[in-house]
Amino acid sequence: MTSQSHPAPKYYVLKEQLRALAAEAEPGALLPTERALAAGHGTSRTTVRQAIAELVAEGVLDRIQGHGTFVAHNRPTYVRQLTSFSEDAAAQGLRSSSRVLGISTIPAEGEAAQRLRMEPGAALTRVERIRLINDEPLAHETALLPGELPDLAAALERTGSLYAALQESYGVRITDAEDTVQTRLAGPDEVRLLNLEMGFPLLAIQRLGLAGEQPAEWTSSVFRGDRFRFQARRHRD
Amino acid sequence: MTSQSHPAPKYYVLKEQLRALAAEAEPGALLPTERALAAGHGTSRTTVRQAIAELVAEGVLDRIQGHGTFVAHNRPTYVRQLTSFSEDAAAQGLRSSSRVLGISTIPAEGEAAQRLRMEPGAALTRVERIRLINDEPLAHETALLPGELPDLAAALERTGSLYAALQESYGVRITDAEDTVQTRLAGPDEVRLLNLEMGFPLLAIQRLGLAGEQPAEWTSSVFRGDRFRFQARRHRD
DNA sequence: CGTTCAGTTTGGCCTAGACCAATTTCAGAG
DNA sequence: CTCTGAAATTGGTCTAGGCCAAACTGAACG
Repeated sequence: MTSQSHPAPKYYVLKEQLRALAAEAEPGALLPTERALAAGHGTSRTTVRQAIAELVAEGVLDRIQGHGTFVAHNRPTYVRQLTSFSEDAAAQGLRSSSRVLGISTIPAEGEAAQRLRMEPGAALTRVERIRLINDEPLAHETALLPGELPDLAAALERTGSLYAALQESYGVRITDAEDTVQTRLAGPDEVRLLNLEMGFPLLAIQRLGLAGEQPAEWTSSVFRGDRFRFQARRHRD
Repeated sequence: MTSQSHPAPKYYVLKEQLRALAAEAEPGALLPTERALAAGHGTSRTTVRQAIAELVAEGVLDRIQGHGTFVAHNRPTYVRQLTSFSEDAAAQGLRSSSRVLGISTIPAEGEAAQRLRMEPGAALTRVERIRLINDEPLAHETALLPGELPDLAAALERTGSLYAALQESYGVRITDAEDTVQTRLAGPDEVRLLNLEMGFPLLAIQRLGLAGEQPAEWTSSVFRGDRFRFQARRHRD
């Protein structure tokens, strides 16, 4: 039923063959080397690599330079349900953690100032973190919070959750959140921070968190496109 | 601040140069041919094509075989806010339309039967459509609805909206919807239906529509990753 | 003036292979 | 036996170029 005038590209045929092969093998199983696959399928290494690259992007395969290409382990898919990262993870029985890259106080400006309804130049706390599931990096997140938040690092350390720290230490309770989701491709920064390949498909999320009517959080996140789903529910009037 | 031991790949440098070039030129402007770019930048056509491919995936460039590569026109970004396609489009001032690929009655089975809480084998109406914004294909959508819906084609034609047709002609009013969003890469089907390139990043959305407590709609959609954003709001307890 | 059709141009797909970087392997030294 | 360092292995990046298909161009023709 998929007959067309154009035959599917050679790399795509190979890709689906490799996908089937990966489905039968157990996670962690090594595939033949790229050179062996090319020779075995009467094709070039370039074509083999294109097929593998897409399967890596879909989370089917993994590859390590100097080691080989293997069937990806069955990683848990993190589902965002519009609460906080650590709450969502806990609800799904996943072990979440964070690596804090930096906490600083900066002047508000641009879109952040506008979203948080702050005067440009007013003090803003910036928290940059890597979010991990089962100790593997899943997302890069930069949160901007109005005002100075002394000892936020300690509060974060103690509670392990930004939302919990905000509430317990500063009396800020996020009651509503609005998320915007779109696609993006990994550049050098994401490659380095999340241990990905160039051009890997990502989901970029921007969140405006509200404490009642008051904007209280403007966060930009980037998640790996595999291993992540976003879920939302809405009532129609 | 992006200094690393590894220099950025050559294709990536070229990609950002082309992005800057495209930002200055007006939409529709032709870029040099791939062969000319390769010669001009002292690189190979393969490298040029990799740079261009990612910019196409980001919606910055367009290319047509036999014609050339040019700066993409400023297309509107459709924002899904969890109501219906036509309602969302209208709210954003966009002209939406649909091309019906097929309407059929099939037996319920698998995940659809489970989601809609139907007996396997019970009658299901299947509506497959291409969704267009300003007459350009944006999404491919397959909706599954419980029961037989005689003359749905006519009702769809008349109202232009599945939700409106359901309500007006069959008394089914979708009051709640739950969407799940994840990434996907374009395969041959999406390439053909949405006029894309192989491997183009997509957003796949599955929606369960409820009429009160009753599951009334199970829809799988695939949107172009550029030109599309998903927006959701949630209240935390 | 419009049509047709062959040639040209341009992107689409693929090959064969070079060189580099990370990892693994393994022989040799201690 | 452990450690070290060279060699082999494997993926990462890039080159140069061939052939195909779609689109465009322009001359010849009616």
